[in-house]
Amino acid sequence: MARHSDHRPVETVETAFDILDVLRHTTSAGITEIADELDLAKSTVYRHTKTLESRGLVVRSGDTYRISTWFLDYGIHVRNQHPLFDVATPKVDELAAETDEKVWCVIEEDGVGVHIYGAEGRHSVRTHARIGKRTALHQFAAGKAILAHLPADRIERILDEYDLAAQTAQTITDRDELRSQLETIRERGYALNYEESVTGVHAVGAPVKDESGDAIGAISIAGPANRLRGELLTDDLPTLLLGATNEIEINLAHS
Amino acid sequence: MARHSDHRPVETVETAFDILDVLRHTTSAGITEIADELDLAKSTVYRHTKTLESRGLVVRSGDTYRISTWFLDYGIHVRNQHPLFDVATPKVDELAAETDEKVWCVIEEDGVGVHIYGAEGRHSVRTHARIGKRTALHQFAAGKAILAHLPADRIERILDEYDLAAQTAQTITDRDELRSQLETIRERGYALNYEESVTGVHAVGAPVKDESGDAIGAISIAGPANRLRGELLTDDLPTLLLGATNEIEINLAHS
DNA sequence: GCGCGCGTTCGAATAGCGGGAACAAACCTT
DNA sequence: AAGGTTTGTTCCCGCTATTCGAACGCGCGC
Repeated sequence: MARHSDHRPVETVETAFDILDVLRHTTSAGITEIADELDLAKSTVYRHTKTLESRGLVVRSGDTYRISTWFLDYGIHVRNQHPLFDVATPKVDELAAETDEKVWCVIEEDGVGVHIYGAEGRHSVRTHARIGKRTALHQFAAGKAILAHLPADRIERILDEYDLAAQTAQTITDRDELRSQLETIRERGYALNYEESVTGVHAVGAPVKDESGDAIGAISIAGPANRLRGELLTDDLPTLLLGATNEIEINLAHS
Repeated sequence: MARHSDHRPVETVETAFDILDVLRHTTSAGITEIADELDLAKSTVYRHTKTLESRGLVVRSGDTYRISTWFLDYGIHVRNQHPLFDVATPKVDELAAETDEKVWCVIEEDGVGVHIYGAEGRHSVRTHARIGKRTALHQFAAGKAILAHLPADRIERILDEYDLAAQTAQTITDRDELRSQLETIRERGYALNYEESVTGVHAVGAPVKDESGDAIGAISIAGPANRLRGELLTDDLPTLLLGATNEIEINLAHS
């Protein structure tokens, strides 16, 4: 069975989102610029853009358009109503305060990891991660923790789809190596990331599982490689983290 | 001239967003449920939903669909690239730490105020406000601060459009009263909110203006009415706030 | 002051959208 | 256990709404 059925999509909707995607990547663009980019008639782009503008979805400033803050409203709404959000948020804050490092809450969606909440510790590293960031699961600690606790058939499908693209020189790109790591992660309950996602950054990640035992998300603690090492990385932080995710799972079951 | 031209919108795009709106309001819905809500044929909704799903914009769980976290990605992106965001964020954090109250950064878009960043103080009140929340400008301190510093013709158009709907018993619903308040706000440079937005909550708001003198956003400090009163509310907090917005304006001009 | 490039308008042709009916499967109810 | 109800899904036809290209008007810069 194909991942998404081969039905004819509604092409008009696709062009509308193609336009939105262009605006997202260019920050701000005019009608002609969009039309050229998408190989569409100017009049088509014009009518679409005006439709989106009348809904408030894009905003005009001068002769260029940009995406509106309605998407912020939609997006925050999506995040807030995710079952993990309410229960994970306070624990993420706690972990950040206790460890002084950057702590993230990540959920799984369509086989990718999505950062939905992050808390700063006093010595947080600054990475390219931000709320809403989507990352392939094999590329970071939280993602590997999730991946390890998904049904076997889903794991294989995800590996097929993303083909283990490298993010840094340390990213795991070998299927067998990944499979054996996932086995280890399942046994000890948490994942480690040695500069596999950002050079110079190490991390620990632990899954948050639902009642059926499948991961729905994960929490991770990340920091500079020269601080997060030795027993801190392999013992102290995992213990702290697993305590937190365990509590989260309990709260999740009773909410 | 009409606010948005009377051109025929692309109806297919409208139905796509109608579907997304239904999903946003219901948290999660099935094909038939959406079709009933919108008075559309099931086959139409089916095809649209599948199109959105194939783009990853909606996610299927069981036989219901919900909006995906792509909107979070879009939305956070929109927020982060707003000129005010980078310069205001640290100041908002500072104000929250100094005052121990809730501090918001609000921007103006299409005549409404949009909350793009909030910082908690140690004694923050909890209101219904959240990132992405859209509020009519006349209903709160930050909004009135913005409204007072917009071009006169825009002010009138906004008043026409929103008709001064009440949010609490204290919300200003009289045009003349609002106009005279706006005049006062322009003179002293900041706006006050006495339970006009949330019962039991007072607030101060000050505009952030661009080089032309028009407001592009505002910063507000909000807290319980019995704590935010007297000279604290009318002198100390405004002074603090105006110092911050002044700095923000300077940084904004040089970024 | 001329022309290039932009947003905007218009009309026409056809492709693609919307609808309804029919199918399959899952779920309750009895 | 069986039938009835409701759900997602599929198909095809007719018509409308989308698309395109060409033409217009405008402003900016060369």
